[in-house]
Amino acid sequence: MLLHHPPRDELDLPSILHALSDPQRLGIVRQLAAQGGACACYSLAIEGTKSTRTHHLRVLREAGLIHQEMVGTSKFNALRRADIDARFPGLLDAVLADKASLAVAPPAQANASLVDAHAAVARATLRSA
Amino acid sequence: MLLHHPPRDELDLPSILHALSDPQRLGIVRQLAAQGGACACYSLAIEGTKSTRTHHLRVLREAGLIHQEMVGTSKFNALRRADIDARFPGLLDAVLADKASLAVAPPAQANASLVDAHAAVARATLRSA
DNA sequence: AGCATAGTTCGATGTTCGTTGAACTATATG
DNA sequence: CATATAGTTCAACGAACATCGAACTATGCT
Repeated sequence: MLLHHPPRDELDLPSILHALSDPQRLGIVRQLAAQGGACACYSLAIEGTKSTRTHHLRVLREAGLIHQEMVGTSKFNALRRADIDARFPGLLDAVLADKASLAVAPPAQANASLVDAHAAVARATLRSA
Repeated sequence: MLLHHPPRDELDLPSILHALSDPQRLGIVRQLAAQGGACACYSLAIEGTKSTRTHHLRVLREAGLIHQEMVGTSKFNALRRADIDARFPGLLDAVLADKASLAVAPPAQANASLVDAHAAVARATLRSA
């Protein structure tokens, strides 16, 4: 089932700032920014249990900061860089430029990239042929 | 008594973002930015009682977003624009550029500026001479 | 001195938040 | 079919938050 993502023109500054005010979520956004492409949930370095991870990623999606889509049993997450930059020019640059907070982001695990996701999609397509 | 203001190098991004994630406090910061100089508490347009106003202004000061000082019975508040811009370049510009949130900021009351504050100080000096 | 004004503090209240473990769903694989 | 993996939901918990009214403090003025 499709996840709801707020459209670009409905992005709300207080919601975005609230989502980013939590150190965990700020760290997630930094990891996604550093990655450039999409990351699977399990490859993100997030403190706490899977419930906590699900919670934080949902807050980020509902604020409009990330795009999420399922591929098989995995969910891939990507920063909505273009949307955020268009709606609030300079905000992400300013937030991501801060290096003092980098110390609190744990080292990212080996990432499952969108390449793996596409491979999974290809396998599914081959099977239905 | 002097109020504690975090020094520039101790400004913390999550705390700043948390302070700004509340629509009331975001509105206060916009008013102070538009004003340019310092504003007395009573001249800020803030929803709720004086307790609420005191609460929000304290959160902004403790996050390091504003500078506060007493003059007589009034407290004057000013945005720490230079400190914030030095510590997180572009952040305030991006936050203040958002026009969609402007609709929720009530019209600012006639401001008591620092000119009035200086007049009060002058009167006090004259009296002690 | 008393009075007025600005602002603060405190405890209370209801709400929101981050976190968790148990139970669950969906997909992929053999 | 069973099993494994990824991810979700729910209720519970303790903490944090925004708001308020009553009571208070500090300063300025007469």
